[in-house]
Amino acid sequence: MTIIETLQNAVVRAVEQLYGETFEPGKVQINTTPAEFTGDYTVVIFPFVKIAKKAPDAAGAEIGGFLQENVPEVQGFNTIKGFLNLELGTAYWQHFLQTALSDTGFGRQPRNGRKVMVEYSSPNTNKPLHLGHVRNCLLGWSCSRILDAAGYDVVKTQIVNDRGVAICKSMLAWQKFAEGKTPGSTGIKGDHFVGDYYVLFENKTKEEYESWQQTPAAKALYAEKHKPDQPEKDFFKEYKNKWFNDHSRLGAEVRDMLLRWEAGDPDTVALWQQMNNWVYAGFDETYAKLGVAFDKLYYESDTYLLGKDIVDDGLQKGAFFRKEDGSVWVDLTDAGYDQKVVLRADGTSVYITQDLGTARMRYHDFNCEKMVYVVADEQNYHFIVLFEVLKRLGEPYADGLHHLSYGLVELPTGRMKTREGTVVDADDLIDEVVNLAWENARERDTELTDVDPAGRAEDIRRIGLGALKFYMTKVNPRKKMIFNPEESVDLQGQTGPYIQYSHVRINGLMQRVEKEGVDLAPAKNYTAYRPEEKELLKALHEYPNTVLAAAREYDPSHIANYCYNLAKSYHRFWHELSIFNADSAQAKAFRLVLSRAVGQALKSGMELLGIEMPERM
RNA sequence: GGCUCCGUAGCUUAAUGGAUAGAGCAUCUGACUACGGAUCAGAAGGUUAGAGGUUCGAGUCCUCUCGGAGUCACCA
Repeated sequence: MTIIETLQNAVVRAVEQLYGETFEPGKVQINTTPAEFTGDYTVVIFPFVKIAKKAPDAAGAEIGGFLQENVPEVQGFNTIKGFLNLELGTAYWQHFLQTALSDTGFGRQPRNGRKVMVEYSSPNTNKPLHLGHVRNCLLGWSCSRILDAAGYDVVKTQIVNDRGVAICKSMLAWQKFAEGKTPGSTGIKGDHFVGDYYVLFENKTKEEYESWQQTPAAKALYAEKHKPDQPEKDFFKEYKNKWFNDHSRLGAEVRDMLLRWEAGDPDTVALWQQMNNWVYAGFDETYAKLGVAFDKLYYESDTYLLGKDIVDDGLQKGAFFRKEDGSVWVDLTDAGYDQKVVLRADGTSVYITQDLGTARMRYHDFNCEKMVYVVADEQNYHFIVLFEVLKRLGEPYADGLHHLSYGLVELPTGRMKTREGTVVDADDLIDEVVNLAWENARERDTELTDVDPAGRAEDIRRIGLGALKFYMTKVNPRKKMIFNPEESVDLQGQTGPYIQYSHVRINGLMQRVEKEGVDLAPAKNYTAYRPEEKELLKALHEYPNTVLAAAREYDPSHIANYCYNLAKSYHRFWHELSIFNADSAQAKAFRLVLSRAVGQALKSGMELLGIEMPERM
C-alpha cells in the first residue's frame, strides 16, 4: 500500500468516527505539499466541511489530530485555509530511502500478467524514414517501456506497408532506369536507394505530363472543360490524378505492375522482394541508431485481404448492412458519425476492413487485452470509427484499445512536403545532432579527449541523441510540434544533457566512494534534513507515481518532466551543500546514499525515454 | 459547413478541479581559487484568446464568440 492510500484510508476512518459519514477512499484528495508550506502531503478538507458542519480549518484540525494519533507515519500537521498539511516522520523517509536504494526495480511495478501490444513506426517501403517517424518511434518505444515498468507484458510491433502503388512506382523506375544498379554497387543505403527511384518516377511522370499538356488533345480538353477564368496551369494541376489514371503511359505501366503483383507473377514478386529487402536493411540501420526495436512484424502484403470474415460476422450480428450495389456499410449516425463503407461492391477490402481483420488476428496471436496504436492525429477519425466498430462487434479486447495520437512535426517554415524537398531525413538528423554534440564538446574541454577515444565517442553519441530524444518527448504528444533544429540540440536548460550531467556528477561521487571506501552506514542516523535534502527526497519519492501516471495516460512527457525536476533538485542540492566536506559523517553518508538513489532513478527514468547516460561529459 | 484537437510570458512549454499559474530559452545582474560552471542564485516578463456559467475553489468542466490545425475518399 502506498503512503497516499494509507492516508486516504485513515482520513475515511477519521471522517467516520468524527462525523459519522462514510466516504470512498479514492475520493479523498491528497497532493504533495507545495514547497512554500511546511508538510509533505496535503489533504483537501473542503469536501468534508458540509459533513462536519464546521469551518474548514476546524475540521482540518480535527482530522489532523486523528491522523497524528492513529497513523504512525504522521508526525505533525498544520491547517491553512482548508488545506491540511501533514508531516511524515524521519523514520518514514529513512525507510523509504533504504528501499529506493536497495530495490533494483525502484519505480517498477510487479508483473501484472496482463498483455499489451504497442504498434508504432509503421513505415511505407518506398522511402526512408523522416522526422515524423522519429517522433512516432520515440513515443512508441517510450510508451512500451513505460507500460513494461507499470507491470504489463508488452509486445512491440509495426505493420509494414510493403505493398501498393507506391512501391510499384519505385520498382518500375528501377526497372526502366537503374541499369542493374544496386545499393551494394552504388554504396547508397537501401532505403534511400529505393526512395531515389520513387522520386525519379515522380519526376519522369511530371515530364510526361508536361509534354502531354502541349498535345492538341490536352489543349482541346482545357478549352472544353476549364472553369471560367481558370488559367491553364491551375486546370492541369487539378486534372493531374485523372490524367494519371486515364492518359499516362507510366500510370498505365504502374497499374499493370500492381495487377501482376496481385496475380502473383513470379518476376514481379521477386523484384518486389528484392527492393523491399533493400529498404529493410536501411530501416534496420536507422532503428538501431535510434535505439528502437520490435518483437513482431506484420506486413500489409499478408494482411491486406483480412477482415472479410469480420464483415460477414457484422452482417450476421446486424452491426453492418448491405446496400443494393452489394457494398457493405456500418451506420454510426446514432453516435454522431457517418456511414462508412467496410467492403466494396466488388467484394474487395478498404483500409478499415484490413484494420478490423488485423486487430482480431493480433488478439488471437498474442491474447492482448490492450492495444495501443501510435499514429499521427491526421487519423483520429479513422480510429474513432475503428474502435467504435470493434465495440459494436463485441470484440473482447474492444475496451482496451487506445489511439496514441500525436501532432504532426512541422518545421519553422511549415509542414514537411516531399515535393518541395522540405523533408527532414531521419538518418541526416541523427548524424547532425551527434556532430553538433561533438562540436560542442570540443569547445568545452580538452582533458577528456586524450583518454579512451572509443568511450568518448560513445558518450558524445549519447549526449547528441539524448538532446534530440528529450526534446521530442518532453512535450505532450497531442501537441503539434514545431521542430526547431537549433533548440533540438541545445545542451543547457531543460534538456537531456542537463539531466545526463547530474547523473555524471553522481557517477563521479560514487567512484570516489568506491576509491576511498567511504562508510555509508551512518546515513541512517542522520535526521536533521536540510531543505535541499528534503526537497530532493520528496522528488525521488514521486518516481513510482509518475511512472503509473505516465502509463495510465500513455504519455512519456510526464517522465521527461519528472526527470528534469529531479535533476534540477539535485543540482540545487549539489550546489548548496557540501557532500564530501559535510559537517558530520552522518550527513556525508546520507548525502551520498541519497545521491546514489537519485542517480538510479534518473537512469531508470531516462531509460524509459530511450535515453542512455554518458560516463563523462 | 459538421466533427475532433489546439490557443498559457517575446519564443518553447508545465500544472489528477485546489493554495501566490511553475519552468527553460532569449534579456539583464550576480556566485565559492572547495566534491566538474553542460551548474547555481536573482531581476524582468501573465487579464491562461474573449464573454458568460457551474463550484467553497476554474488554465482545467459547460455554453457561446474569435483564431489556428486536422478530418469529413469504395486512398492508405
